[in-house]
Amino acid sequence: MSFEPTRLEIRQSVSLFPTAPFNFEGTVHKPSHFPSSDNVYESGRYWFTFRFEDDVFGIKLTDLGTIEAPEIQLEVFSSSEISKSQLTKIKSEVEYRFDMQANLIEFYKDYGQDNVLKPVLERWRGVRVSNIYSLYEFLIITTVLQNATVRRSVQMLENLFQAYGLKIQFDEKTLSGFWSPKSIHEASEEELRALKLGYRAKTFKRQAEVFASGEMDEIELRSLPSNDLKARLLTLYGIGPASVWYLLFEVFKRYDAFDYISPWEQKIYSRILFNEELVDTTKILQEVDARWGKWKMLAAHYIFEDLFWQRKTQHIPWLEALIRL
DNA sequence: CATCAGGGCCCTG
DNA sequence: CAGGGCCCTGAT
Repeated sequence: MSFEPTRLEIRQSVSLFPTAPFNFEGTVHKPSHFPSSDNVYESGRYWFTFRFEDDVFGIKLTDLGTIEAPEIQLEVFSSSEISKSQLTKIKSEVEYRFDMQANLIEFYKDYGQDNVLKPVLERWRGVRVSNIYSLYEFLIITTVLQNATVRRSVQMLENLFQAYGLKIQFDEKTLSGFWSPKSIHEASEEELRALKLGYRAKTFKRQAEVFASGEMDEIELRSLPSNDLKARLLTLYGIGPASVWYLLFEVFKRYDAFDYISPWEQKIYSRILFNEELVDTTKILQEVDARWGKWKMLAAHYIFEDLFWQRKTQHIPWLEALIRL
């Protein structure tokens, strides 16, 4: 627990060159995600805190390019000098998390004429699957999402940040930083329950235990085939069918991780694909598989984010009814 | 005031 | 493999 912000005053800068096309805003800012105090986006610039190999950093990304000629300035803020090799590691981890080296040309070519995707791809060409979190951190996100409204999810995460996280100051921003799993592993369940986490207190403790012990190696998991990876992730306490695909897709960039639809998502896909209020989930799954094959989750992601972008400027009554704040 | 569902999952029978 | 229980909140 720390009330005094940690200041990160040492700065290093390096250029990143994602594969083209690359859409900066659509990649770093996902309007369907709930807001959290560990990151902030302002036109063309993105700040987030980054716990990496037992150190804490501040990261700032600045868009310096265009969609067809992308270039990003990566600034790394730290409390002490970092070595060249450390900087290189951070750079490649950031590139991984924002899927900067992906090749989506085939996807754009094959689905540029798909009647559902076409307008979306025109608006969002170059958007990548992105996620600022480590696997452990993303487990926290999926766990606070479970069986809760958006507001409650936000409250739980912010309570955790206050109790176990860091306040990190860099580049005139003050953001929350994640704790290391060890601190929650060592916390009592009562202490966690005081943060209004309910039955999830137990889940957080068991997840922290796995990651504090190091038995789940995220880097190693990245090279597993999706089926094996999915099986490993499902062994995590608190991770079931609805959460596992969030992990497969957002953390591990498996573009086809789409074989489960939760009730609120079912209503959204029913509207978009069939223009009906409620279509059977089996039918939706068949439809997305037939339409988009190995790209099905990526396609769904584009559609979802596009919808939530539209929501920023237009009132979409049926969608509003589904978003329980 | 009570009751209930909500971006699920675990555990039991 | 179906269904009850679980924490807390805000809506009704």
